Amino acid sequence: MTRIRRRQPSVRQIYKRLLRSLGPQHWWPAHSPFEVMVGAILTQATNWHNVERAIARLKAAHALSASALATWRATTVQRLIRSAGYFKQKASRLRVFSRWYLTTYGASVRRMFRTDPWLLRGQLLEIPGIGPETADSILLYAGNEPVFVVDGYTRRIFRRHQLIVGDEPYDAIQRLVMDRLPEDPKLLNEFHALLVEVGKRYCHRRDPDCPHCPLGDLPRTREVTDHG
DNA sequence: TGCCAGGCCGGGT
DNA sequence: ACCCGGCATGGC
Repeated sequence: MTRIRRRQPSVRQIYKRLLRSLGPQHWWPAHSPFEVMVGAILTQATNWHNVERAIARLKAAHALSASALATWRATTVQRLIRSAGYFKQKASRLRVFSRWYLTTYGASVRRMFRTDPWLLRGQLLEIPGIGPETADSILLYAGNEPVFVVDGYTRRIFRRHQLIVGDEPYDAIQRLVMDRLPEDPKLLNEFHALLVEVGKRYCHRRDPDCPHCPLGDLPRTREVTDHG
């Protein structure tokens, strides 16, 4: 007796399903490209709510600029972003990034994104404290470049629906998605935002059954273990 | 209460 | 090429 097994859902299918059930997410929630870049660093392994408070404090202190973040005393910036966690590391990362942004592009978004996206990605990855997800978030959400952002939720959801095993390298998952979707920044923007939203709402670590998840009726694994 | 959040780095195998 | 501990606050 052969067990009938449905194939895993397609990337497009997941995207369409999420968009229909959750609607547009209007990302990135920031008022300027530089704010997006700062937020991308601050939100590393951190709840967005805590990041919002840090950004509000930076704004109130007139510290949300490359020149301020590049030159102000470390302890001052640390105090302002404390709510975002890892505040010593992140203050240092904001400083290094801001200095790079000033010296390389004169703190000009226009100049920065005149650079070829994949070349710019390489430059960003050379900056300590900026890894692939942060770099891609900056490219997509600050520069409107057509790149897909892979994160922990993407891994978890794709693994539960058997598009990946779970331990594939970042670039492989990114390519998997980008090979199957149009090179459209609006779409890639929406897709990542939707994955984060559905991940936050339904697809928790300790809850492999993912109750009420809009992807619930799509084929998925029943394993309990989770790579994160 | 413990677990988790929109990662990344450095040291060890 | 992995694997792992460290980094830290705040919400549920």
